[in-house]
Amino acid sequence: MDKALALVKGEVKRLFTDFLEKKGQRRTPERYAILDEIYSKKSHFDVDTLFIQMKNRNYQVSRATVYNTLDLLLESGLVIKHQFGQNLAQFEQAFGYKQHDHMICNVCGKVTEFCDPRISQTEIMMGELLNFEIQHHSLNLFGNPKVDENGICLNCDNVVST
Amino acid sequence: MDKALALVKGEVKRLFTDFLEKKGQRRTPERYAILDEIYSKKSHFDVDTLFIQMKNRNYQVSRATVYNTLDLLLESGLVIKHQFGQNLAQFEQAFGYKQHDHMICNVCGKVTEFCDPRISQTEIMMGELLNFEIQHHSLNLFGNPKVDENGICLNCDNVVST
DNA sequence: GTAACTGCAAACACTTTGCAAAGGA
DNA sequence: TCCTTTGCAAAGTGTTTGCAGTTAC
Repeated sequence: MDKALALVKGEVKRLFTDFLEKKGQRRTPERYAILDEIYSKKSHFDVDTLFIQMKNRNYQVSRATVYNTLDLLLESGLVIKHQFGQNLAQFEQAFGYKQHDHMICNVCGKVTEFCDPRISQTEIMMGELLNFEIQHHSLNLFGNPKVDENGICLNCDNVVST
Repeated sequence: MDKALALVKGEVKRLFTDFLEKKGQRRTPERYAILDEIYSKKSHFDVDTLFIQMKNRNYQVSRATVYNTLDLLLESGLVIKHQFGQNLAQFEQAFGYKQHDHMICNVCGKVTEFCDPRISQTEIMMGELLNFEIQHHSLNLFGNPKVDENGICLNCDNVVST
């Protein structure tokens, strides 16, 4: 485990501890294990993936606990929830990331992050116009990947029949 | 029923007929009834609302048929599907509307439409940058409504405890 | 007439809940 | 010790599917 990752994990753990204390919630090993697992790799994940990942590492938690803990992590702002597809919520780490949006591949479902400051201008303007105090936004672009002359996707390297 | 609405309904029906014919699908009364119901009122709706609405009008259709028909309407481009919340897909008419995005009220869940041309610039730029041919996007703003001095929401007129 | 469509109910997938047992504070 | 949290399994919720009967063509 590299140093930067260790630092992030430490900080995130501290923040979570503070949060639990303030809420009068218990600091259980399960909760920390889930937090640690989430911050062990950088990418989007869904509940089941996380659950199975932990099983594979021989850390026994129930799905219910995963859901429960994710709620706490969402509330504490350490994790962000997305709803890209139909019925599979996706999550991602929130700490150490700047605001970003998502490009979702129509072919393989892969999620790529991007950033465009113009969105926050839209936020501000529409908040004014519509009488809302904007809390957050979600911008998802959906599209087909460009492929090279052999039909290889320029993004995921898979063969794509377009 | 006003004239404009009648015109839209006629046109939409024609488009749907063309689509069904091209796909070799049958033109069943159920399908037209569902299309008609959807275009009878301007707003977002979910499957169950639509289903119950039709029941109330004494038009008997099964949920399965509603789902099936919505798929066809989506494919034909006459209806658009959104996933604002957790697990309740919302739909809206697509014909006669220009591209727009959505502002969702954190308090009452009400959906307001808005339009900002800057989004399409983001689409174009990110498509270039990430090697995608953007098909569509979805931008949702979430926020709390501004209230007047009496705590009345400026948007929905309900009392809001902020 | 016949293949596609409908209605119904059962199956599904993801998420939440109820309850007894475990374990932080 | 006490009350929150956990694990499990059962219940929920929105959606899809299988199948027998119906119907558009």
